Amino acid sequence: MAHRQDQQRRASIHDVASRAGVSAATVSKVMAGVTTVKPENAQRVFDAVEQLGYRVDPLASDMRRAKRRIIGAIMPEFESEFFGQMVTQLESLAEQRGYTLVAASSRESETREKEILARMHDWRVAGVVLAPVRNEHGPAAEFMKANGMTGVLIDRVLSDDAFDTVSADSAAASTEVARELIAKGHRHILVVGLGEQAATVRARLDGFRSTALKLAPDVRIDVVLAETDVEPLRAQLREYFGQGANGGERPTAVYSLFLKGTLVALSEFRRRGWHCPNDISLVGFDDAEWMQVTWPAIAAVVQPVRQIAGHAMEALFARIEGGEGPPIARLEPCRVLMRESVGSPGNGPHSGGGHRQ
Amino acid sequence: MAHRQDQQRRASIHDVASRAGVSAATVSKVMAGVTTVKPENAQRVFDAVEQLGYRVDPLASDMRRAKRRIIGAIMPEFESEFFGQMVTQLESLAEQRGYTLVAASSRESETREKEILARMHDWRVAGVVLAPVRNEHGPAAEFMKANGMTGVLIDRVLSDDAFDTVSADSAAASTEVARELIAKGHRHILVVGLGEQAATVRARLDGFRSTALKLAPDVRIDVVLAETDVEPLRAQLREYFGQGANGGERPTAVYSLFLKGTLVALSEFRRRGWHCPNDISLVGFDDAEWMQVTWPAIAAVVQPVRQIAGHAMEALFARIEGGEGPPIARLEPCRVLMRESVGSPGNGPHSGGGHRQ
DNA sequence: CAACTACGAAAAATCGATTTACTCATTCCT
DNA sequence: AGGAATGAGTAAATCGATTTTTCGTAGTTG
Repeated sequence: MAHRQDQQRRASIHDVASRAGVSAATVSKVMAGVTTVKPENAQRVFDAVEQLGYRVDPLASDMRRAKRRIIGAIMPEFESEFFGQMVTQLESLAEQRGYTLVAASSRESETREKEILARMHDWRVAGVVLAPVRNEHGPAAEFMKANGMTGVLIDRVLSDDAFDTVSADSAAASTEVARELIAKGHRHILVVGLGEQAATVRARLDGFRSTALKLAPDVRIDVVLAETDVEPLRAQLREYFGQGANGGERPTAVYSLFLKGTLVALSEFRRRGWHCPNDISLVGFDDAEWMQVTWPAIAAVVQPVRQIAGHAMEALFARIEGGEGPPIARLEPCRVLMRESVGSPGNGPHSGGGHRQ
Repeated sequence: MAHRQDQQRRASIHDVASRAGVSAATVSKVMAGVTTVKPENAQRVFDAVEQLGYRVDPLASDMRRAKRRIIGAIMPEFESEFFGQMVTQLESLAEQRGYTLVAASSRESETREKEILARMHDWRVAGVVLAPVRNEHGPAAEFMKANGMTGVLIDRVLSDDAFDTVSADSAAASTEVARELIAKGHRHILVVGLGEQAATVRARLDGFRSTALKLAPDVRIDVVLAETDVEPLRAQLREYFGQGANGGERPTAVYSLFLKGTLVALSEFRRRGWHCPNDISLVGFDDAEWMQVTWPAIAAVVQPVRQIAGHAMEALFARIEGGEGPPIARLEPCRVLMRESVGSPGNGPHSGGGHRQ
């Protein structure tokens, strides 16, 4: 229990040492669990620790080692469920191993990403979990390589020649989505994506397209890719549907490759008074809590956050502890939740416009 | 620019000193911007810094000061937009002042909250931004008080006798919600809340109730409060609506005092085939991105995250820099977004059951 | 011209641990 | 019994900065 003097200065290892009548070195050994200490002395140390409420100062403790017991985590943002859960998991795992997690948001900027990384390098972190804004070949990964930092890349990555990578197996998930949509009878499908994520988006798109074409060679797949930001996508989508509506040609299903795309698609449906699944079906990559309570519930690909976090940390600590060998690229399987937003085409009134009330 | 040797050991202040032909103390002064250094020597230091790619080690730099340039942030969770935005803001503000933000999630546990705080105390953080799980009188705040830590409490707090507090003015917002619902003609309203948040929930409830009663003395206000967890709320809500449906007595509007409650209410509406706003109106405290894209858009109270974060940091740094005086309790005004989920009672088919397709 | 003040910089102490090197005792072995 | 090996502990060096103290030189003053 902590007594007195708490307000003043905290007890240092020397205070404990003098109180226990031993040297600071002995106290350090006892705290580290070294066995070559006489039981009697160890007990005296424990007593002194108890009486003074002593706790090791992690900062001072880390001073002498080259790698400090700090793990850095860099995420593109904190606002989404996905990265929120990711940070929660990573923090928990780091803590389990006696490390402190320092999380930072690159706010979707590659410049900031690198600045943060430089700052983490200043802190001499033992390792970094980096979810790059764009992909594995960004400036941050470059910086890590150049400075001999150890790290793991997650999420918007496929594989790298310098770092282990862990990400959702979005190609396989997209394959499954394609299978489901084709089975339900869809033959005209729009895929919506963000070009920024390059490789991963391509993997999702390829997985989807190849499977769809294999199962139904007559399928028509349109693609709307925004370059870097979400707002342009909204405009592109508006234009796309505008054209389609004129010619009477309209997809019967939309597969969005990322969460914001699902939101944009939904809001565009709303604007036009289309309802899921009667007027159009919708599946999104990435799940969110609200998707199952709205009407209709939105079908989604659920990413295995825990697995990604778990294997990322595993890989990271293996490297921190000196693990050698070529980088490993892991893909974690996703779950596809087909909810009510997906139906068969031509089943509903397909009103094509006007709100229902 | 960083040359060679990066892979090896990073340059220390002594490396810079010897390269510049001065003492380490001089280098330290130059880095700190002290003016009592001969311009010529300062230049030599700058050159050496440049050549060696030297950057100050924040850990070593913090060693000698009692308060380190670290700010701790403790949030109940990271998964929601609200706390995600909060952490993003806090991080950005801390960084602006040259501090590092270490964020941790208490995962809605008061025990964990205190453990995290103890660990932050070990790190001798300069200050803490604490969003308590329950309210201002939790074990964490107690710990801070007992150990003379400086901190600010946010979100689920009203005012405290030891710390500054910053939170959304949820009572005023609730007043506005009441005004709107009464104006639309609602005379039977259900309020849904979580008892855990005690004081703040009571403030919201009181603000709502008193205004509603003042404007329409004949209004009937039912309250469903879950004790600690969300799942019981679902059951309670189910039971509540079950009874009401039998007697034909059913509220025409629901005001949820927290985000998950809004989700639970929505999913319960779904289960019963009720649609907003025809069958029932819904307003929730706390906004989310999806609420404006679903059909119908859900009305919500928008919390001023930036203001809360900004004033919390302002207050915190004022205390860190030695500011005295009694604790200040700040309330930041919210915005109420009345969206389509709110209508007038009796305007729609009020079908009372059965899905629409 | 001796004494005094200023200034700039170096030397040394400090922060709070860990780790290395070294000192005594014992104990073990031939 | 002499010498090596082991055990238990301590003093001192170390990590990389900051801060205090000390010191030398230059400039000012009486």
